[in-house]
Amino acid sequence: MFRIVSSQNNNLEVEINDFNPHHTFLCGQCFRWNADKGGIWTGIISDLGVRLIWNGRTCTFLNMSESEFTDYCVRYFDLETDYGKIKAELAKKDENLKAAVFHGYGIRLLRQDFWETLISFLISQNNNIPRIKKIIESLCSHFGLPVRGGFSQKTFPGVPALANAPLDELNICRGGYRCRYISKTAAIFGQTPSLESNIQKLPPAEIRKFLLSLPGIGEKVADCVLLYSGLDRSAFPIDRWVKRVIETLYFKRETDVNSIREFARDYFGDNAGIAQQYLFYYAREQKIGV
DNA sequence: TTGCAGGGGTCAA
DNA sequence: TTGACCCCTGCA
Repeated sequence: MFRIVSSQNNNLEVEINDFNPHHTFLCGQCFRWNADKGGIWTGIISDLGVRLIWNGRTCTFLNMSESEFTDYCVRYFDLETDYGKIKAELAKKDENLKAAVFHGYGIRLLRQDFWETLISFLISQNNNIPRIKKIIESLCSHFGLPVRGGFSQKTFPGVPALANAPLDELNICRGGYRCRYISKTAAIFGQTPSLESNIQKLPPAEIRKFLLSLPGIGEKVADCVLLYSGLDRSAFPIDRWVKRVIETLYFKRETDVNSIREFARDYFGDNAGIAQQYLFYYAREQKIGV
């Protein structure tokens, strides 16, 4: 899945199979990675600022030690999962998936921090990606902590930082009515500090039930949290794009969300969420069903 | 310049 | 099942 090639001048070169940062960072699963004109990607993993360059086969992590790579990147980039095998299984199912997998061949599903994913996708509702990114960066710059590695960006603010912030201050990030949801959700987690870690130990169905009990979290966001934090790869978030692509490619007619969810679980199986990601990226790029 | 529609949804009636 | 919700952006 990966192999460390060299470590020179503090730069770590790693061979990574089935990867392409463009696909992985722009398929809609994360909001804090950006590329500069020279093709260097910058992002924040927990409290570490990360810069990387991809050359088509190997990924060079700038100013990173081998232990930092082990501690921060292996899990985050899901490097111990064989995406080649998953893609081959999905591609066998039908021509649609084959095309979708071919198109987004370098997508790896990240295993992002549970709290960050929860708040990020709470913000994503009824919103567009550029604005979601702005709100999140604003939230981080106001309530986050400095990151390691000499970066201007801040960490994603933890539970206490958001729980202690008055709603007036949260509104600085221009999240609109979503700020009320953030405030209430942070208050719930703030009351029980063990909640954040304990909830993640439950079976996915229980986690989902809990997420749905939080203010501002519906089925779609709950499934995003489960999928993108790596807690359940069979979670199948259905937004307007996924609904459209499934209707266009499989049902050939308008279909309700519950039927689509049922179909996804039966047809795509344990890796339904990963299939969803290839299809979502494919649908958006090819404007399928628009 | 102004107005309007719509955006990786959710909630309440 | 339907409209309101914050705010921003793109487009007439």
